[in-house]
Amino acid sequence: MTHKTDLNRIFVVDAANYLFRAYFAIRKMTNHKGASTHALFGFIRSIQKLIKDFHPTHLVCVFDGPNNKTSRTAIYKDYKAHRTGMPEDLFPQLALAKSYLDFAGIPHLQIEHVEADDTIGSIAKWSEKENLSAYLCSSDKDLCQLVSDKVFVLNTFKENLIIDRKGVEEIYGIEPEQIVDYLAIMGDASDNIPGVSGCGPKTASELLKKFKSLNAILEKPEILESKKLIEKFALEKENALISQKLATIQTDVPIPRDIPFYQIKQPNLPKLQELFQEMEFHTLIKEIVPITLPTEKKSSPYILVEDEETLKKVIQELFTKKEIVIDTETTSIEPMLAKIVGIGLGAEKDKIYYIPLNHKLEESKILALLKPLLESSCLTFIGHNIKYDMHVLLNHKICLKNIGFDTMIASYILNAHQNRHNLDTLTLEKFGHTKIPIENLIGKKGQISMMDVPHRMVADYCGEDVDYTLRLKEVFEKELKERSLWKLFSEMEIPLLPILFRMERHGIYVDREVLSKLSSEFHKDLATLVEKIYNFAGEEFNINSPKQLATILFEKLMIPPPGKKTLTGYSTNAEVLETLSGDYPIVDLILEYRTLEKLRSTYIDALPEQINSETHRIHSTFNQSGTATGRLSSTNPNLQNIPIRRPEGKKIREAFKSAPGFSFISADYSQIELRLLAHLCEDPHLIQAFKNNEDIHKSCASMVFGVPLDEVTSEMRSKAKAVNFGLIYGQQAFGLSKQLGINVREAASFINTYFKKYPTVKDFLEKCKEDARREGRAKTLFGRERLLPDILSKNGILKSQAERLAVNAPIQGTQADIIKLAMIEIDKRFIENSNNNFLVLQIHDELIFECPDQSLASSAKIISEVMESITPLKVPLRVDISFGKNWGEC
DNA sequence: CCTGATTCTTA
DNA sequence: GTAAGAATCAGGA
Repeated sequence: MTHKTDLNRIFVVDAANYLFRAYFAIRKMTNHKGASTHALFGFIRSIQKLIKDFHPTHLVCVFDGPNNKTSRTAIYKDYKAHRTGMPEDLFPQLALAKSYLDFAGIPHLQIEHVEADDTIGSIAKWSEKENLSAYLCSSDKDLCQLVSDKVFVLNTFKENLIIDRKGVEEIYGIEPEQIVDYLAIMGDASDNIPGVSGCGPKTASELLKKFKSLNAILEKPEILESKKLIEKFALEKENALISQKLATIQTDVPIPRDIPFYQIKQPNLPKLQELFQEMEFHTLIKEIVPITLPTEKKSSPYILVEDEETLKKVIQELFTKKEIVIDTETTSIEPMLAKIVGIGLGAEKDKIYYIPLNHKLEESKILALLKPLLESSCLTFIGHNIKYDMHVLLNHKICLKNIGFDTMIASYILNAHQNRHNLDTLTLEKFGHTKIPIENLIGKKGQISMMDVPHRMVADYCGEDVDYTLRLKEVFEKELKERSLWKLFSEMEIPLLPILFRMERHGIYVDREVLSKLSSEFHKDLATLVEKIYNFAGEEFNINSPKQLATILFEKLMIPPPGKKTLTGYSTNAEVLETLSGDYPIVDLILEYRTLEKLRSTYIDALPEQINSETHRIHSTFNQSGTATGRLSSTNPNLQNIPIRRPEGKKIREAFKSAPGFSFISADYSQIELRLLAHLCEDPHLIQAFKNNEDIHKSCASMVFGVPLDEVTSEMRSKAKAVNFGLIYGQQAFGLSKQLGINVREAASFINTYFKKYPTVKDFLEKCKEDARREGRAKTLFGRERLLPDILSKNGILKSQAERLAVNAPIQGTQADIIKLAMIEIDKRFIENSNNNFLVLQIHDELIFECPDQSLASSAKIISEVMESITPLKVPLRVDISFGKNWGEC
């Protein structure tokens, strides 16, 4: 890095930017006198980090000068007018920040009548002449106009991102010299720079790319392509020119023009200590004057392992254990990208170890010593969300074997209806103990890397994690056994865990090219649609805003609103808009816009961001404790809702491709939920229909309408289908009427007829509710439970909600159980034969594998055989298999 | 900057 | 009318 080796550097910190940033980013802190201190704390931390990362010799913190409002307000009276001003408790911290800088020997600067930006600009210009490299430290984009070959913007909040000429171009698509015009055209809400109406960042960037400067456009607005733009620039010429002036940073204000002024001086340690004492920044005191530690010296219950000898002893000791709790501290929450900062280990309550990796002992040495222990197959490992730890360990080539217990999953099995299974919550619930908040170490949004937190602090934090995981394991194991959930936990969920781990690790290849082609197509089509929609509306507005859209449709265009809905106003969802389709051209355009915009924003433009740069694949996380029913869920990205229903959406699946020499095998359970319904209610007709492999909706229609199979019309079939699906959701007449577009009475009578023909189904639904009322919970075939606290509620809405859950949970949950069992058995069979078949996705009732071409047929045979035979029911389970080189073909 | 509301995608 | 996650906007700090 030339930035790091260059010695002729000056760092210019936008102090207000740092303070504001800290004020909002860090959770509120006060000293015992009640004075706010968090902005100051964050400010000091940021300055220290800057010094640690860059070792500057010359550094200056720039503040707004007193009475600075005059220069720009003279140009435009509303300049920064609406800015909400500084929070009350931030102001005193500003003065303290200056004291800190004085004590720390860091120069600072504020010039009367001058805003910080202009001071910074002037320093940048001057330093260029002095042949220095200037690093402007701020997250404010305005400063990008100052970037040159010697001037850079450094964003220390964004992984020390250094923006040079090329960076400006990459981010904004224009040269630094064009930034002023860019701001002038698009305006800046926070500075109240008006800009040109209707021009956002995209338009501004495009225009400047084409026409170079604002002046060029203002001189000859005719060169613009659209009439509207020409009008706007003609009409708002004055505004644009004012904006240009407001956005321009001055570079000629009087500043100290001697280099020594900016040099960092010796700190005044006693004064610093005094300040930190007053502010009660205990951690800062320890770091800066480690020798003269004052009285406070609370001994930690957790053992920090920092030398080779101790480490070896610890490893030796742990080798004698059966079960070990493990927890890793890392640099990121992304499992595939995280690097280990330290490892916590413990087998008994009073001997919990924390081993930091960023230490005098070499990381590779520590890991080499730990590897045999962690990879031992004689030990079992326990963790809280241990799948994550498995990933980060494998990032360092350590493969954790033998997972014995996961407290997150245990909590989930015990209380699936709750959605919080994090360690902090459980520790508080079970032991009434509040763990050290992670914000204490790394700031609210992870401002500080775990890497930079002192070892002792991390040891205390990580030690607690290990400690309470150990304690929770005891409690949960007992409870699982008492409630007869141990088998489900230990024979279904725990064996599934390493399978999910390998599925995530393997990932799935996504072809960037396919998506980028789709992206341009969609952008083009969307632009045309937007233009047309604005035409019909008679003005430009944000189509993505349901609120603005409702105003345009139902107020301006006076379209009679078909339904009311939502607590904020008229609903504009697809269901509502479709009732207006055909009568109003703008409605159809909006529906089309929504479809394309959804696909573009959620999939086409978002998926490439998730591609891992090393593996070139997407590694979604499959959450094993995220649903109330036992299903899995998928995040970062969600691969369980990739489009399939419409042709436009299906194109996205074509970007998911198998590796050379491999194909996808897709295996999906056909009608599994209805088959489960048939099994559970033991209806002879339903069972027979499935045994005969009939079209189930058609045969239901034949029963209900009392006509022979071959006289069932498609309308009859779709009605029966709607009821069939509705049953699984506990749907009632009202819901069915809405779905089929018939009135409630018709729907009720249809359901009635259905129940007359299938009395067993009615009995089954009733039994589900009865069982739930008696036990307070719903259960699956395999004993998975979902608590239903509202099943006896006096509140009718809550009660019927709980009744629907009582019907749905056993069906959806049993389905989830069955596919989990199948995944485990298939994995076993594949490992016995060869392990070249990879599970890549699970989508509730569907498994997708990536398998070698030469053994596709035999692999498919194993998959379908296992899935169909995994659990014998009163109806056969059927699996549809398909193959493809991309997911779209399956 | 965070949170809730709306909308839309899947099984 | 069951089960999810994500993008976007708008309002509150």
